[in-house]
This record gives sequence, structure tokens and C-alpha cells, in this order.
Amino acid sequence: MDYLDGLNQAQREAVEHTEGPTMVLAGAGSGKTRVLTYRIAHIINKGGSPFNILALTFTNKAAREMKERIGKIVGESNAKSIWMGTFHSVFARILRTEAEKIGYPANFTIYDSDDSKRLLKEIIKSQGLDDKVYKPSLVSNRISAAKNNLLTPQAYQQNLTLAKEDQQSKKPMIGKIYEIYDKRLFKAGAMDFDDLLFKTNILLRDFPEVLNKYQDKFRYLLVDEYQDTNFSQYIIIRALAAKFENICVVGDDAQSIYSFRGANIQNILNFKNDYPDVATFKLEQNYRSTKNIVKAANSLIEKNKEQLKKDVWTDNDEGHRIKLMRAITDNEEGGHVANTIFQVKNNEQAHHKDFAILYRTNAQSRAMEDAMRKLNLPYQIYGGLSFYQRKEIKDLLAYFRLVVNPQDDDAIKRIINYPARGIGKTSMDRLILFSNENDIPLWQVLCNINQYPVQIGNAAKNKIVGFVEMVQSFIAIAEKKDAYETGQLIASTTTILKELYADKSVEGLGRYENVQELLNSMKEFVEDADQSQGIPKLADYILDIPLLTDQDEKDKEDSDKVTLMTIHASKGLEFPYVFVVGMEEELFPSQHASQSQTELEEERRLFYVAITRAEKQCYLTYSESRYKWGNLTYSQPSRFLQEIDEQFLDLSGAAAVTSKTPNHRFPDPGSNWGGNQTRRPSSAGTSTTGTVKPTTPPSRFKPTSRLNASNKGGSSTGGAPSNLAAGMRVEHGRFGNGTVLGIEGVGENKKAIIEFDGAGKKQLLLRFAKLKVT
DNA sequence: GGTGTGTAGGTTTTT
DNA sequence: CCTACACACC
Repeated sequence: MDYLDGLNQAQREAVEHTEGPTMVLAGAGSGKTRVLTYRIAHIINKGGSPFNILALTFTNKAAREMKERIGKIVGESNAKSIWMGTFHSVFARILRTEAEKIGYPANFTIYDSDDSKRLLKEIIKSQGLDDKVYKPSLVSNRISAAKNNLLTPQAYQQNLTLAKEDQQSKKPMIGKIYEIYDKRLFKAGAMDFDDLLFKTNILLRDFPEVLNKYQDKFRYLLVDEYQDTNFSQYIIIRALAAKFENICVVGDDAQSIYSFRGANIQNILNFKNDYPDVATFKLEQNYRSTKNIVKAANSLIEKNKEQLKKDVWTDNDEGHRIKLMRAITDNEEGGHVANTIFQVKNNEQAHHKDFAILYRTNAQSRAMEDAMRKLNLPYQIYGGLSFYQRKEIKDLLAYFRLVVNPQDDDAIKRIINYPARGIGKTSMDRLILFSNENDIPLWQVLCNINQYPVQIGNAAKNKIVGFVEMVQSFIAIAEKKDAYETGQLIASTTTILKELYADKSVEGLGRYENVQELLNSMKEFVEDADQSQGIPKLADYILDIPLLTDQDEKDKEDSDKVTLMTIHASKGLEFPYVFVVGMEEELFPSQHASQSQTELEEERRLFYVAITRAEKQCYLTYSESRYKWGNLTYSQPSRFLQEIDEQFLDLSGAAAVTSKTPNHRFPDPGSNWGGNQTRRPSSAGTSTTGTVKPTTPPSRFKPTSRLNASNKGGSSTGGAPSNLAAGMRVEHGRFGNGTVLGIEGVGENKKAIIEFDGAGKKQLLLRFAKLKVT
């Protein structure tokens, strides 16, 4: 048990206290995963059976890594026997075993959010509702929230608060949509993500013998990232833990960032109420970051009101201050980041994989990617569209889904006419209508198309028969052959492979390669499978694919690449050098969040997470303008930049950070965001994009001095003339000549709408735009 | 009835 | 900028 020696006092106590309710409050970088790992190993070393342990992690990757580490202490076979994974994957597995009890096939399909939105959209339209009012994504969020709070469609419709909210937002039919949606899912033998938790709750509530079985089985419960659990997850845990109360939750309220997904920070704040005799351990020593980073993060997070008292500290070096960098455009921002990486990598002999670029929204990755490519820096981008969400992959998977679960209506709709085989929209509309009105699965309708009174031309009918026969042959094959053989057969028989191969465009080539990659992964799956359990079938391969994320797939540990990801995706990770980019109002904090205090606090926690990923050095960057939907918009530095105590910041790379509260301590406080720009974006001499060769990264970008110098020189109103009016001809450094169509807004928000001869219509804020009347 | 082209419209964050 | 839907043609 020498592993205990490597732990500090608090960590060790948390590890050794294996019985009874336990809460570990773990500050960022305080060795939380270590504690969890050793605690599980310790339970086994003390004679606990690995079969009796259930550990719920936030990602499957985290589970895999933890298992590996545990295996090194207690042996691989022990580690293998532990139930470990995300809530969704663990309970999907249980639901498959117990499916009939709640009326589902064991092969039930899991719908990802894309699938459920498609279904919702169809329902909304079939109800004669406007899908611009009832936006599928909005309705989906609403239903998701209901499910995560264990509200059935009936409960939803009877809930006065919800009814009132829906009335007020002029969407009174959401409850009804929810009801139909649920029926359709059931009919299709499908569950969405939230159902995996919801139905687990139903199962444990309605079948005491099942509850009892799993209570006995999971005698030791461990939940990682407890601050990000939602009500539905909370009730599952509470039910499973009720018998032995060997429940250990680990988390950090300061890192709760998933409330949009129903996560309830109260779960961790109230843990004491549920288990009064809980043993609480606080891990406060940070082993990850420098003093500067830890203190800067502390100074930020203390602005939040709602939190458990913690005092995170570190013995590590002082380190460097957090460096603030300013750019003129998002492309330049990318350039700065790429150049800095290039320099630091050379100066410090760092590897590419030591760097991470974190952003608030996936859309920001583009500018960063471009910049990385320009300097030939290898990078790996996580998140965004995952492999399995690509259209070509989803199409092929839809065939697989249909073969495994013919009830899956959505799969049929997706592929009945892909590749095009002459079964069009009109036919499908009629078939779907008939199927829904008579509550007959679509597949059954198709199989007996000649017996049902559906108005469809003979040509289409014949094609449907052909389709059905093809799918039936797949079903027969899938029962006998392995997943790879079946997959290969489907991909070629449907001519999907041929179609994609024929497309010789770059994108087409990519799609073809993706499908090949999917088939390769099926081959690997078959080869890796434990053949003693029987032939690894298609069903075994596809069932839980929707639960896989990007990160679960391609983690080539050895690949030396810069990491690009959202801050959300970076949770739990650490990097020597971290760039948090896009530190701008409306972006971070997101425009959505600046309204309410709770949302703002969550954004602040998100920023806290971002900073605390860094081990040695953290950089914060912002840009004064960025392209949104193809046109330039202007932005202000994030308010969060001013919430970090100045003594931990290095402002030499940033110009004045102005704010709505003018009297603060950044240098050059009065600097003219009010319209004294003497430079225009395109003439930014420091811009590196496209001009700098990898061999000569400039060490010269210092917007501050340049801007200040020019500001001091020109006290004029450098920007647009105040008498600008519609009809005037103007010249803009970037967009060329144009005609003013109108002026809008007042004061600092005054903007001109200008039709540029070459660049089209633009809205430019006068305080930024350098316009010359011609 | 199916297939191809224009133009609206859309960006948090994810299992 | 990119994707999804609506309209006009075959």
C-alpha cells in the first residue's frame, strides 16, 4: 500500500475513509483524480470486490484512463471488473439488460440530439405549427429540461409554472409536442440522451427487485464531477446508495459549468442535507499551476457569491504573470497565438502538445486553425462536429440502425431515398402520415405496402418493395456474419461507397475516406472483440455509438500536437501553456449570459476552469473586431479581464482595456475606444497572418506602444466626421469607396450603414470606423 | 413525382 | 461562411 505514501494528509484521509457517505471537495489541480483512483484501488486492496464498485465519470475517456491507473495498482483483471463510465453509458448498459420490463427492445436505438431535433421538427410541422416559432432546438431544450427534472409529458402539461412560461413565450403547445415526441420515441424503440437517465429512474422506481439487485451489486458508489450532475442523475444515485450509503462524491462547485444541461450546483451544495453524517474532505493544495495562476484564478472566482468556502493554494513556483494580449482582428489574434507558441516552443524547448488553445464557442476555432496552418504548427481540434455526426457517417449508420432495430422510423426516413432510388417526399409524407395515424411502425407499413390503403403510385411501390427486400437481406446477413462483413456489404450493396467514390471534389474525397474509416473501425472492433463471447455482430458495434464523443475516439497520446478545444471540453485536462482566446464581451461572457446573475456566475466559473488548466503560463487574448457570419463586427474586452487582480497580470502585450467603469487600474485608462483609432484593421503592421514565415517569428508585436504613440500624437477625433449623413460618399481603408445609406444609434453606438462598391453593405460603428468623406 | 439550384437563416457550451 | 429549405424544371 505504498501508494498511500505519495498522498498529502487530506488526500490520504479521503482515500482511507472507504465506508459511509463521503464528499471530497477538490480545488482545481488538487489531485482529485488521484484520490479517486487510489480510493478505488484501496477498496479492492482491503478486500472489496471490484464487481461491487460503480464509478461514474464525466467522459468515457476519463473512465478508461482511471481504469488503467487502477490496473497498475491492483492488477488489470480487477480493474476490468469495475463498472466505470459516464452516467449515460453505464445506465444504457443496464437498460439494455432490463429493457423488456419497461416495454423497450434490448436493441433500443439511442437518438443523439441531431436525431431528436429531426423528430421534433417533423412533429412540429405535423401539428401545423410554425417551426420558426417552435424552433426545434428551443423545444428540445425545454423537453430536455423537463426530462432531467423527471417530469413526464402529463406532469409537464399539468404544471402551472411551465404552462405560464410557455404561454408567455407564445409557445403553449410545447407540452403537447413533448407528449407526441415521447410516443414517437417509444414507437421507434428509441431513447434520447435524457431518456437513458429518465428511464433508469422509472426502472428503479417501479421495479423494487431491480433496484434491490443493483443496490446490492453497487455496494460502493463513486461519482466524479458531482457538481455537474442534474436532478435525474441525483435521484438515481440517491436510490442506488440508499441501502449501504457507501457513496463518495467528488467535485468542485467552482467548476460547475453545465447548468445548461440541467446540472444543478445545489446537488453538491446540499449533499450534507441528504447524508448528515457525511465525512467531508477538502483538497486545497494545487499541484498543477504556478502561484501566479492559482492566485489569479482565486481573485477571479471570489467574485462569485454562491460557493463553498475553499482556500486553494500552491507550493509551486511563483511563475509568470498571466499575459494579456490584444489584437485588431480575430485573424491577427490567431497570428499572435501561433507566433507565441512558435517562440515559446523554441525558447523553452517545449512540445506542441504542451499547448492548448481554449475558446468559448466552436466557431472560434477557424481563425486559430488558419493561423496554426500558416506557421506549420500541427494541431488537433476536439469537439465541434464529432466523427459520428458527419452526414455521410450518419447515413451509413442509419442503415445499420435500421438493420438492428427495424422499428427505428427515423433511420428509415433518413435513408429510404439515399442513395436516390425514386422514393420521394410525397410518397414518404403519405406513408408517415398513415403510419402515425394508425400507430403502425413505418417498417411494417413498408413491408406490407400492397396490403395497406396508402395512395402511392405503382412505380414507387415497386421501389419500396425493392428497398424492403434489400434491408431484409441485410438483416439476415447481420444475424450470421460479423459486424465488419455486414458493414462492408451494406456500404457496397447500397452503392454508398460507389457514390462517394465518384465525387472527386476535396469534400467528396473526405467523405469517402470517412466512410472507409468507419469500416476500418468496424474491422478493428471485430478483431479486438472477445471471440469467445460469440461473433461480434453489427448490433454489438452500433448500439452505443451515439454515446461516444470526439475525445473518446482519437486520443493519440503520443501525437505531438497543439490542442484546440472549447473550455467546456477542457474540463479535467491540464497543459503547460494555455491560451484563452476571444476574451470579449458578448462572446465571453456569452451574450446570453450577461442578463442574469446566476448565468454570469457560471460564465465566471467557466473562465476559472479555463485559467486553471494552465500549469506554467496562461495567456488571455482578445480582439477588437472579429468576423461573424462573414462580416466584421466590433467587440469590447471582456469584463472578466478586470476581475483578475492586476498584480497577477502582465499587461505589456495589451493596450488599454477599457470598461464601462472607467476608473480602474489598467494602463492608459482613457484610451480612446471613443473613436481615436488612427489605424484600421487591415493596416495593422503587427498583423502576422499570411506574412510571417515560420523561420522568422516576429518578436515585435506590441500593440500598446504603437497605439499609445499614435494616440498621443493625434488628439483629433480621428474617426468618422460627426456630420456624416445619408448620401455621402466615403472611403474606408478596408472596404474601399461606398455610399452612406443612413445613420443609426446615438452617442458611442452611432453607426453608419454603408453600401460599399466592392464589399457590399456594412454597418460600421463610427467610433471605430476610419471613414474619409470623398 | 424527383432532382437540381437559389436564398434565407443561423452561433453558446455536450452526454 | 455554411447548411437546410423552398421553388422551378425534367
